Amino acid sequence: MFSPEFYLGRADRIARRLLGCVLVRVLGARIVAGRIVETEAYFSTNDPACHAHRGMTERNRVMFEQGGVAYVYFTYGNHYLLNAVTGPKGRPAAVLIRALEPLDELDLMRANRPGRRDLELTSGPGKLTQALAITGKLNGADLTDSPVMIAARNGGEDATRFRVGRSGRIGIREAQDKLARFYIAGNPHVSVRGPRVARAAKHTGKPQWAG
DNA sequence: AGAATGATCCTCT
DNA sequence: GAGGATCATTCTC
Repeated sequence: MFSPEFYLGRADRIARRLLGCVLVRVLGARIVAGRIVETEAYFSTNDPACHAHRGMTERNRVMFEQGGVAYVYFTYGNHYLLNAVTGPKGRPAAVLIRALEPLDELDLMRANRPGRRDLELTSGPGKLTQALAITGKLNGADLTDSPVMIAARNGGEDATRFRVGRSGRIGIREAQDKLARFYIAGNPHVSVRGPRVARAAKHTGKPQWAG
């Protein structure tokens, strides 16, 4: 696991560094794992897309904790979304984990998402929480020592090089100029959706897809 | 107290 | 490509 200091830096830097790392979910005797292939950074109170941009509420309370804990919240009446809180205590920022590449205990993921093809198990922020049984009970959990953790990439087969793609955030209207979404270019498990991103790319005239 | 909204997913066409 | 599901949180009256 990472030391807590890993989470104290800027959210966008950490979002990028989390690519290729391994999300670990401990379910009894089973260790469910997936490689992080897509993330999104949410900055502090000056980021209008950040839940905490208007100050602390009951819902976003854990975002104000010191980096290294999980911020899990419920949305759209159906889905839990998992974030890694970043930065020092009192400065609310986080990284949304948007997609995984399944690594371990695939059968458990399939059981949690019956009828889905393997490519659909964890290719989205709401899908991966369902596959890994992540709910609001894990809100505030310690990402360095708890049933949800994030591990560094191995020195072994996970150390393969990859290109990092970057774009505006998905499902967000505000602050598209921040280009706060990062993903492993070409990885089939990245959640793909186009319109908003395509519009943003056209608008700025700059290339926003790195593969 | 009531209404609007949303860091999404799924099922159609 | 479009719309419904579904409900906690937040904002407004």
